This record gives sequence, C-alpha cells and structure tokens, in this order.
Amino acid sequence: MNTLEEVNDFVHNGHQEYLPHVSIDPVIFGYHQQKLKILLLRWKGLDGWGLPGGFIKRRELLSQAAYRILHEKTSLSDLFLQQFHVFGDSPYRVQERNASEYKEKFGLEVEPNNWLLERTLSIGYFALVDYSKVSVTTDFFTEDYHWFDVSDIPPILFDQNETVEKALLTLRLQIYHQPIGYNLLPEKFTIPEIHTLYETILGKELDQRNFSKKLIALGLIKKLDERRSIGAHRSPYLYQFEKEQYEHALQEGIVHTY
Amino acid sequence: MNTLEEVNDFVHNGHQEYLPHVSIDPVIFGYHQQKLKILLLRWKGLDGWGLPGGFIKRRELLSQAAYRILHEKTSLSDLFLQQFHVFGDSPYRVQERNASEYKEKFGLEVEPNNWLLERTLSIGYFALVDYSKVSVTTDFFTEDYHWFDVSDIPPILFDQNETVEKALLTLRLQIYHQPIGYNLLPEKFTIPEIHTLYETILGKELDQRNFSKKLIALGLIKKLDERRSIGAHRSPYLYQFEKEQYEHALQEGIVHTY
DNA sequence: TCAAAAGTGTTTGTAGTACACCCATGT
DNA sequence: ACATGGGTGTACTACAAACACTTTTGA
Repeated sequence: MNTLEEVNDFVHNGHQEYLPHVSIDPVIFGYHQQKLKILLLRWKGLDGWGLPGGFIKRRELLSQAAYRILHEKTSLSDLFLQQFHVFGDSPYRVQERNASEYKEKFGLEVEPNNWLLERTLSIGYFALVDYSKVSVTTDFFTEDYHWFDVSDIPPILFDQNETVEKALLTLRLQIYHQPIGYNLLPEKFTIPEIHTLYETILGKELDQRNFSKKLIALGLIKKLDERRSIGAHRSPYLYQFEKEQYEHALQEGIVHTY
Repeated sequence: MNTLEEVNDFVHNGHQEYLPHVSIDPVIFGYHQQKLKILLLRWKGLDGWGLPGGFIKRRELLSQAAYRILHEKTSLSDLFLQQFHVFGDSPYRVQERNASEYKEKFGLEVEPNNWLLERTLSIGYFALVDYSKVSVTTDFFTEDYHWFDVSDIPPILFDQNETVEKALLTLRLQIYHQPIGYNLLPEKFTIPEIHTLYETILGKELDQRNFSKKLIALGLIKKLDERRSIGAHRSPYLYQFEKEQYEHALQEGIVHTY
C-alpha cells in the first residue's frame, strides 16, 4: 500500500475487503546482542511508535490473517505465532474517532461514517522471530521502524503499551511450560547463547550448570561436533534443538523450572 | 428480548447498538452432584443446543459486556469470568449466511445485507458459577436450557464444540497454577467435596491425604468448628476458603501439583 | 603468561508420592 | 454390630538448588 490511489481505496473501500471493528496487533520479539527486542513502526502523522497491526480479510481465517500480516511486515514465514489476549477495555478504544483527525494527520478526506473511525477491538498476538532474517516493509502509513529493547519501550499508540506488557508476561509464563528458543535463535547455537536468552526473557540469573543440565536432561537440545570460534577465549560447542522432542514438548507442555 | 417488537428492533437496528462481527460466547461451568456441568441453551428454529452468547454494545467495555451477558442469562453477579481464546478459524464462521435461513427458521424477514448475516468472530470466555444460585432467563431465540455433564456434551451449534473443548482444557491447565473452587462451591464445604471437585475437573484420582495436606499447607482453606451431618456416616468438618490467601494466589499464581 | 569465557560433578534440602489403619455415625 | 465414608502420619524418592575449580583460547 504505497501509492495514493491504493491508500484511498483502502480508506474508502477497505470495509468491503476487511472486517471492521477488529484488528490484529502483533508483538514481534527478536533477540540480538543479548537483548530481547520488540519491533515497532513509526506511524506517519500520528507522530508515534506503534505495533505493526492489520485487519482481517472477510473470507480469511483468523490465524491466516495473523500470519499474512506478519509476513507483509517482516517478510518472514518461519516463526512462532500465538494469540494471547483480546483488548477491548481501554477507554480510548471505546470512543470512536472523528474525520477531521484523518484530514489533519494524513491529509486524507474521510467521510464521517468511515469504517476506520469506528471502535476497534484488538486481538493481541505475539511472535518470536529470528532477528537477523527480518527485513521490514514500510508503507504509506509507516515511515520508519525500530527494534526497541523490552526494558526501554517508549510510550506507544493507544493502549498498546498494555498489549506489550501482557505479551511479555505471557512469554515469561509460557517459558516455564513450553520450550522457547527455536524461533529466536539461529539453527546452531551455544549454551551460553541460549542461557543468556533465557536469563534475558525471565529477567533473572539462572545457574549455568543447572540450566544446561536441565535442557539436556529434557532432551531438547543435542551437542554437535562443532565449535564456534569466539576470539581470545575457549571455543564453545554448538548445539541444535531436537526437533521431535521440542515439538512434543510444545504440544504436551513441560512441568519444571529452570 | 421477548416481544416480537423487541426482536424485530434487534434484528433490524441491532447494529446501531451492538458491534457487528464479534460475539462473546461464554462456557458456564457449574458443579452439581459431583459432576462438572455446562449450561447450554436450546436455540429455537436452529433446533440445537448452543452457548449463551451475546454481542458487545458499541460503547461498552469488553469485560463489562461479558459480565452483562452472563448476568442477563443466569442472573448471577458473583462469578469467576475469564477470557481464553478468540475463535475465527472455523470454515463455518468464514462463510456469511443468507437471509432465507432467517425466514425459514425464525419466521423473520431479514434484508440480505443484515448485520446478523455477516461473519462473526467469537470471543470465548469461561465462567465458574455456583450451580444452585443460577436461574436461567430464556428469550425469543432460546426456548429451553439444560446443564450438560462435561463428559456428555452433544454436538452443538457452529464450531462451539471446539469452544467447549478449549475451555475445559484451559480450566484443567489453570487449576495447576491458580486456586479454583471459590465460585464453584458453596461458602462452606467439606474436604471430600472439594476433593471430588478437583478429581472431576482433572478427570483423574487424587490421593486424599496429600490433597488436603496441600490445600492446608498452601493456606488456601481453613477448618471451621462445624461439621456437616451426612446421614449414617462420620460427619465431615466444614472448611472455608481463606479469602486473602486465595486472592493472593489468584494474582500471583501458584506453582505446584495436587 | 595472562585475561576472559567455557565447561563440568557433587552435595544438600525440599517437596511430591505412595501407602493403611482407625474413627464416627445412623440404621 | 455393621456398613459406609471420614480422617490422619510416615517413609521414600526425585529433583531443584547451591556451590568452585579447571580448561581453552588468542593476545
């Protein structure tokens, strides 16, 4: 959606293609330089950062819509994606917006009963992606993007700070019952890397010996016969996830601590 | 919504009061005679059982809408209510319905672009209620109600069997991290009662000694100086939930098994 | 040879699990 | 007195938690 013609078509006829009143707002987590990051877009006119949301097509399955939106923004197709909450309690979201806002901010003429002005519920998804493989696509409404450290998220649009908070909370809870990491790490990784990832997500220190013991005992990872050279230090072994064990644990859940 | 006038107003003008495309579908759990039950309504015309769903008013908070719908159907105000999933993947829900269906089934004339014919996403909530305090209200669309044993749910409307399944799964998972029972049991209850409740929800046997030990150790319940007379047997002690501990555990979560 | 990071085992404590007998009550 | 369900304590086991020193590597 880049030409003015496309944008106008979306604004004036979008309700024929998309369901009004419901949006999908993905919180995209990536991991880079030992920091957990979230991808935000800079919304033109609104002068603020926001989640890379989108709408559901009228004949599209909900889960397909979520994958499509993610793919459109990040060009990724291999990712972990999970619905976590519907947001519909923010006073901001209950109020409908007015047409003059659109005129001012985007320079677009919008009729007073336009579908984009109506109240919208937000379905929150969180995604875990390989930071290095993401290439972000911007469009008419978004002029920039940035990976923000989760410990340093700025005030963002509408009630979306709440969405990010809840996504992080869900991720932290889930890590105790499901393996996480397959989509956040490269195919081959070292123990110190996954160890730091878990510490970063949970925001606390984990004993290195107990941690690796646990992952290996659960059969989630296996040691390879390769090492990574990291300069003036001992070369750590590379590991891979055991795909079958990992999938099984995803399905069945695991009960444990780290 | 009982008079024909009210019904016609809802069908033809409901989209002015309610958000189209989104419904709330509550799975209401009750506990009676050592069985876990779900409340279903008999939908007139559709000739089938279904969840007691409803729509969200345009200026109403999502959580308020859920409470209002529950209250309208059960006349309860003290209950545990929690959102658990949005359903939008059923092929049935993607197809829009046609007007002749309404004519046939309800005897109502409906214009072809009526809001009720459009695709609807369903927000699943589950509720835990005191069976004995529920008094069900039916209306024009619903002619009867029934509490079904969870092990014996009939095929129900649309994709709602999936909704019930997922609600049950969520309940079973949650019972490991949160106390449950406050809304399913009367104020005073015996150990064998709550023990059977947990066995019923989890669908497996729990050692009676370990179970009561655990609940007491967690400080969730306290023994009263009363007993219940149960006929030709030893009278069991009555217990009560420790409200503060219980609330605290609800907030913070508990990590344990039973 | 030094600095920085990786790698590895053992002990201790706690909590889950398994298990069986006596007690109270009404008929 | 008997049938039925209620109530209680202990021993074992497994796993989480705590903890420190040696090895590798490049500068």
